[in-house]
Amino acid sequence: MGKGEYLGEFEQLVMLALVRLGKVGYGMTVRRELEATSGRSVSIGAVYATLDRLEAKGYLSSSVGDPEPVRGGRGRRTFTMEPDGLVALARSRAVLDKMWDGVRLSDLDVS
Amino acid sequence: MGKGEYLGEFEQLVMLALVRLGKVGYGMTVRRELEATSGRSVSIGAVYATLDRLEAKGYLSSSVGDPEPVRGGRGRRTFTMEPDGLVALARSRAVLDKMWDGVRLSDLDVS
DNA sequence: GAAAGTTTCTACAAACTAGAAGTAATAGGC
DNA sequence: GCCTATTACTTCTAGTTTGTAGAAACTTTC
Repeated sequence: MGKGEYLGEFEQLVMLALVRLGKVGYGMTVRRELEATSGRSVSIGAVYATLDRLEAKGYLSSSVGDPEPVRGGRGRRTFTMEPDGLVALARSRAVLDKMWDGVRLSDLDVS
Repeated sequence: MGKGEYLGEFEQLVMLALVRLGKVGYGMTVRRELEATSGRSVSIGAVYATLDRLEAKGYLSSSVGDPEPVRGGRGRRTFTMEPDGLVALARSRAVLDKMWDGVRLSDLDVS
């Protein structure tokens, strides 16, 4: 029973970005979505490494599309969530929710 | 800007367990709380390694108490959340909430 | 050939995990 | 009263997985 059973912190964020993006999920948009929504800066290498790992686990799949008729229009590798990935994501959320249940931020005295 | 700026997945759970436990937070109770609430099995080494790391970051502090007059009553090392830890925890939650915002589980088709 | 948008590669640091070993107390048999 | 078993807890060791960054390569238009 090694690691790999639970989604890491960044893995969760990457998957959520993908869910939010819907059809247009590929490396660069995942990065932008992540930076925009979470407010943290993200290196492109981190995104692809995580995407690759999640794909290897069967949590998502990718396919390379045709080039776009624009400058730099290299074929994009778009990613799609797989059922297992959705389940893993939902489970991560559920565990966190359970742990937060009954804990109030006011108890935490955060200023 | 290295890693260590954001709480890992397990770090979040350990801190939450500590918050939930209040006064009686030490290695073994953190483990039990984690197993009971999150439903996942947790090795004791994982707990202490994480607790140590969080203490090193200043997110929590520990002190060894007097032995209890019970069998195995070794002095316990109890942990307390530090303000920085509470802030980090709240921030992790906020980011995740933002990313989940607008995403419905029904969209995810989780059976 | 310069520029833009994208992916791949390389390499290292941090986080996670497991379990054995060590420590310190009481309990119970003799 | 002492030995050894048992219980509760912490420390240590060592390996795997995740997370991070940025340079390099690719592919297309300008």
